[in-house]
Amino acid sequence: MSSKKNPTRDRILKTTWELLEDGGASAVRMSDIAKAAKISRQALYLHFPNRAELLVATTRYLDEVYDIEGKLAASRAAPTGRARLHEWVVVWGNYIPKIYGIAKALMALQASDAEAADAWSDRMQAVREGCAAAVAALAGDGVLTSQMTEKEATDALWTLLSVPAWEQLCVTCGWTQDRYIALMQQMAVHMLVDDQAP
Amino acid sequence: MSSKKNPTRDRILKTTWELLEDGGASAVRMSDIAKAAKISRQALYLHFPNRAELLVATTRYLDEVYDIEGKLAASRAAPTGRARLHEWVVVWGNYIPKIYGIAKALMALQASDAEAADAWSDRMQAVREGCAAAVAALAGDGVLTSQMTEKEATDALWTLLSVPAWEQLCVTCGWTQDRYIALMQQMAVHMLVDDQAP
DNA sequence: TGTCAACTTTACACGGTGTAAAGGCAGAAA
DNA sequence: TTTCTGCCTTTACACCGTGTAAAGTTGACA
Repeated sequence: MSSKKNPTRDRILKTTWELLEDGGASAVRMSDIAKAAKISRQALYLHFPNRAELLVATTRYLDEVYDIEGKLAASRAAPTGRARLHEWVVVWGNYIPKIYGIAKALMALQASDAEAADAWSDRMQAVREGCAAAVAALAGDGVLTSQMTEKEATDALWTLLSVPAWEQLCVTCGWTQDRYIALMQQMAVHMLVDDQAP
Repeated sequence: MSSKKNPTRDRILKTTWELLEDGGASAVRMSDIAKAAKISRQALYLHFPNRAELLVATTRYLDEVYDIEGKLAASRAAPTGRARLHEWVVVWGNYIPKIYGIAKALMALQASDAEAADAWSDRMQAVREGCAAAVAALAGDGVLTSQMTEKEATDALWTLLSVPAWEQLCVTCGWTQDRYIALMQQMAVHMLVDDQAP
């Protein structure tokens, strides 16, 4: 897919990802990326019209590299709604740390750049659909709490599984990734399912 | 307190707050604030060394105006842990929309300005203490879930009640403030308390 | 009258993004 | 071999927002 037919572009995407990977070094400038990719800053603009599109392209690149679609498809095979919810938390929850750096950069850009805001919102809409599917599966099993509508339940799960929430728990509060997944599964079920009887 | 002995400074704070109030107009520049406060841009720098400190000072100003301390103190009087949690959700949850604009601006600044990051983190630490108090009250009543430590429960509640979570639910998803409060109370209890029997 | 504080005006440095234009260079095509 | 083409470099610059610097204005107060 991406790895043939335009090696420079791919090198730029890979470099961008590497520079943003940890998410600690907040200030990744176009010149930093250019230098790391061993290219002139101007050549960057021959491949991407601006910083926002470069960042968005990088997220798409990561989706490909990690085959997020494939993993998602697998989670759809879960037999019960609850199992599907658990799987969804695993798949998306474990993907967050990989995209965290780019996500952070894009979210920072949101404030000033409407185009970046739209792009990020689009990507998050895909996550919302995953949440909606899990909620629908719970509703199908008849175990969804009666205290929220399906939409509200989807919104709530989506928010619980958001990148800022992950950031606060795993970066600010120091949760391990494993603990995050385990507790998210628990919290999601407690929030969305009325009686805990298995 | 703030309303005597330095009228210009107070006018600046009030203006800053007004400009940031809705949170929609993302780009509030120093020159915008100066113009709205009917002052030269340079005069701003006579009162505040930089944008970050102006924003932080504005949050403190709001704390005063809304007497957040007083309301917090009242919530401490709740008889049971669960009542205290409910009160805490009401007090803090209803304060979020008022500080949302400034919060958004400060959070955007966090990426580039370490000082702003520290300042915001300080303010959020105060919120965490409110969460810790509610969790401790639940633990004192013996109703805190056995599946998390007290620290983890505090972290989880803190994240549930974070500004980005409010933003996603009330701005992106269109929840009303009342519904937000009602569902947050429910979700918090379901997440933190084991058996739902009253 | 003089002093002081608050404020204005003008000007500028800096850093980061994005634009513009001219030229280098390798490989394919004629 | 020449020429064309695509990809890249170099240099230069405009724009924007933040923050600094310095000289001048104004009004109150003693």
